[in-house]
Amino acid sequence: MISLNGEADNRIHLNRDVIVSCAIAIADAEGIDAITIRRLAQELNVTAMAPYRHFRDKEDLLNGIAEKLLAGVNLPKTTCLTWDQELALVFSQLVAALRLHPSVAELVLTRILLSAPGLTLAELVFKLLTDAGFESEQVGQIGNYALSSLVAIVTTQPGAVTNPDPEIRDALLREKRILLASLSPRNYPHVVAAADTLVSCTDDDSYYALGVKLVIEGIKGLKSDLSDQTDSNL
Amino acid sequence: MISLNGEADNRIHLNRDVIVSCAIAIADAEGIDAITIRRLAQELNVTAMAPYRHFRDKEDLLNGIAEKLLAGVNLPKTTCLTWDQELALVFSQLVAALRLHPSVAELVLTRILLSAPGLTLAELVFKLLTDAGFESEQVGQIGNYALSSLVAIVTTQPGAVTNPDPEIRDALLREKRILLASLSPRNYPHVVAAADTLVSCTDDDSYYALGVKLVIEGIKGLKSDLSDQTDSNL
DNA sequence: ACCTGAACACCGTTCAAGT
DNA sequence: ACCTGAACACCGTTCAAGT
Repeated sequence: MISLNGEADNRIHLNRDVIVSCAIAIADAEGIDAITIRRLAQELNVTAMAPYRHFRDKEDLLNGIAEKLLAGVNLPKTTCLTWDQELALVFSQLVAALRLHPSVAELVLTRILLSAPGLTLAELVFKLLTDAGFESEQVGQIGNYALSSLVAIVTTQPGAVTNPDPEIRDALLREKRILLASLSPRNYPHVVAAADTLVSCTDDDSYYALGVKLVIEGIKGLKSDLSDQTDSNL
Repeated sequence: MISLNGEADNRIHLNRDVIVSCAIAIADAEGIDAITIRRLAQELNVTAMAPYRHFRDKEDLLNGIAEKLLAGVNLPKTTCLTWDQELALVFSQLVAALRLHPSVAELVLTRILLSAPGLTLAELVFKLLTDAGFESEQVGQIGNYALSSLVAIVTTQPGAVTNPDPEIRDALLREKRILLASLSPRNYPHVVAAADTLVSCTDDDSYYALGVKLVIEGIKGLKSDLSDQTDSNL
C-alpha cells in the first residue's frame, strides 16, 4: 500500500543501530537510568514492543551500547612504534572514545569480550603485551586490569556526575563541592587540599593522559620485574 | 501494649545497618538487580514503605551499601613501612574487603568520597601520595585513578559473573567459556590463548596481588619521572 | 517481516492514616 | 517515632494479533 497522505511519517526505519544511537542520546542528555525500552519506543514513535524485534531483552540493548562505544575506538593500523608506545596509543584511543559518552562508559566495564570491536581491541592489547614478553596467563590478567582501569577512570572522572539533567548537573557538582569544602581539615587535610582536583578538572586532556601513563608505567614496572629474573636486556 | 501472643515476632528492629546487611545478602545470593525496596521489605517482614523511615530513597540505600563495604576495609594503624609498602598494604585491604561481596563492589566506584569510611581511606591514600612527593593536584588525580582501578579490578574479576543465581552462575560461566572457545584463532589468536585466564582464575589471591602491584608500579613509575626533573635521590 | 495492543507482574515513591 | 495501606506513574516482558 502506497503512502497516500501528506502527513510526515515520524517512524524512522527501526534497526539496532538506530535504537542504540537513540539510547546513547538519551543517556547523554539525562543519564543512564533514563534509558528504558518504553522511553526508547516513545522517542522513536513506535510501540513499546517494537524494539524487541531487534533486541532479545534490555541486557541485549546494553550490550549493543557497549559494542557501539567500542566500535568508536580508533585503532592504529600500521605501526613503527615500540610495544609500549603503541599500547599507550591504543589506551588513549579507548579513553577518547569513552569520553564522548561518559554516562554510558560504565557499560563497557564488563562487556569488552562480548562484541567484535571489543575483541579486536583486546586482541591488539594482548598481542602487544605478548610482544612485551609476558606469559599468556599474565597477558590475560594484565590486559584485563589495564582495560578495566581505563574504563573506570572515565566513569569516575572528576567532572563526570552521571548527568540526570543539564541543569541539575551543575547543582550536583556544586553540592559535591560544598560537601568536600565542609569537611573538617583536621580530620581530612589531604582530601580537603585535593578537593578542587576531585570535583572538577582544570584540563581533562592532561588528566586522562596521566591516567594512561599510570597504566603504562605499571605494566613497564611489572616487565622490569620479569626481566630482572630472566635476562637483562632493555 | 505488652505482646500477649505466643507467635514469634518476625519483624527485626529496623535500622540502616539491618537493611543494608539484608540488601548485601540478597545481592550475594541473586545479584545486584535483586536489590529492590519491596524485596527488602518482604525479606524483613515489613511493609514496602517501612525502609523509607531509614533511607531517603533507593540512591541513599546504595550509598549505605557502599559505605558498609568501605567500613570493612582494615586500615593499618601504626606503621614502620615506606610509603609504597604501606600504600600496597592499604590497596590490598581495599581489595580484600570488596572481594567479600563482588556483586555490589561496583557501587563503590563512584561513592568513595560520600561516606566517612571512604573519606578515611582516601585521606590515608592521599597522605601517602603526598609523602611520596607528589603535588596536591597530582595527589588527587593519582589517588582517584588508583582507587577506581582497584574497584574495577574486583568488579571485572574473571570468575565474577554478577551472580543471578547459584545454579545459573555456572551456566553463565560455561557460556562465557564456550563463547571464547568458539572464537576463530585466526582472528583472535591472543584472546583464545588467554581464554582460560579470562574466564576463571587458577588463584584469586595471586590475581589480585598482581593487580595491586600493577597500580603500585604505575605510581612509582610516575614518581621516577618527577624526581628525574627535580632531584636524583632514590 | 515487522509492528500493534492488551495484559501481567513488578518497581519506586506519594500521601494520608494509624498506634 | 515508626509502621501501614492504598494509590500512582512507571518498568520489562508475554502473548496473540494484525498487515
